[in-house]
Amino acid sequence: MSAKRAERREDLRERLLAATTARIQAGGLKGLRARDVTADAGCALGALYNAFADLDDLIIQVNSATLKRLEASVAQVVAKGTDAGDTLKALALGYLSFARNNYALWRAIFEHRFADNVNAPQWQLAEHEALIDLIAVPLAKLRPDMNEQQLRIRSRTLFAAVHGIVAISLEGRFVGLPGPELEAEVGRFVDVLVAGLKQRP
Amino acid sequence: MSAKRAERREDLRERLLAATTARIQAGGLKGLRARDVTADAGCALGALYNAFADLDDLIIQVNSATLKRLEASVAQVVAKGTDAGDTLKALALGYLSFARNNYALWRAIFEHRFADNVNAPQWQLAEHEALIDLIAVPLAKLRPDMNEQQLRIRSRTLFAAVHGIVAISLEGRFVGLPGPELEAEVGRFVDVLVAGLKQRP
DNA sequence: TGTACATCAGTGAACGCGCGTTCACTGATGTAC
DNA sequence: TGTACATCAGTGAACGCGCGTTCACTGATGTAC
Repeated sequence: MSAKRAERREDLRERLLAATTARIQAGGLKGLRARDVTADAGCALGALYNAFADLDDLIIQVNSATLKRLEASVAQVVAKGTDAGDTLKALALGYLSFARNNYALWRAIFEHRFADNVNAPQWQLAEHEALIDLIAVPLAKLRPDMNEQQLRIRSRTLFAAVHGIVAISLEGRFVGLPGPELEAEVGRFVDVLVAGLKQRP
Repeated sequence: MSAKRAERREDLRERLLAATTARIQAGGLKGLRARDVTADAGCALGALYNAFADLDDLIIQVNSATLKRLEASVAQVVAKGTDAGDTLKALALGYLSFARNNYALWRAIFEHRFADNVNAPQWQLAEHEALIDLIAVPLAKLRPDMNEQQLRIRSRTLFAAVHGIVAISLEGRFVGLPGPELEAEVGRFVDVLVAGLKQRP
């Protein structure tokens, strides 16, 4: 049997993923070097190319895992779901919280660019959709008049808006708001949105 | 007199800026190479380092010019200013329009990262503030109850929200909305915000 | 106006470095009989 | 169970390339007298 080989292979993949995750979290995507990752994982430089197609492949896998963790972290909020407006607010604050606690990893998701001609893989789009669907649930309660297509588009827009606020603040592009201020501001922002959404045109 | 020297120097700077602008617009920040820029500007590679500190300096100047053009383009909208809600919507659509028509240049503003330890220069923060102030004007009409500090923070938040929607759509990260759809969606989004803002808590 | 010297923009080949990827080699694991 | 051979993970030095930046040199512009 070749179980031992498969096991070792899987073990190395996991060590490489763990090392890459730690490196990105510590130093961001830009400073990530194949040499550091393999050194941390305790293998030779070339071993990376047995376990993964290339460094890019490895990064994509880490981003995928981050996206899954993000979704899991944020999904807890929806489960409780009482008032739709409260749920939307909790989702936004959950997103902010995850982004803060996993800053460089979260950033890597959006920072990573596929080479020209290469589009994002199918499964990644599916993972994005899953995240968007979390927003669609409370939004549907708030606006039973919207059809499925409308809900999907609006959910995407709401996500993008909150993402924008979180991203620009955490990146410190403008004079960033101090910690608790940002939470409060995101909360108020969602309140305004919810109040506006309730006023059906 | 050394007027001729100063003139030639300024001429070269402008040719380099123009070439860099064109290159970024055509191929994005990532593909920008000092060799291409100097070739386009019709000078030797080394001449770049007489006219500018380094390639980064050149990029920063181009970004600064783009930011100024953006502000000028969007400021026209405020001047007309009738209804505050309409003005906010027009600002958002103006922003979208500029981003679309100057996609790679607009993107370069947010893509460019300063080296660690180096913060964004003072004048760039000031330019950002000027843009934010454009939003504060109609927002103040809509919400006379807010003080100056609140207006500034809310304006920043509204900007970030719209920026997020525009950025994620134009970058095509999620399945992007087709052209006119995005305009409509941004318009609806601002309507919701304005409706919500009118419901003072 | 003319001559001698100084300055400095402009040149482009060469430097230097970072770093992803390859590749010939080794040694361990697996298979056949 | 043991032996011979095959496979393949793992190694790390070397390759290759991209590309920003430097630097010794030249020629034009400016200054002094």
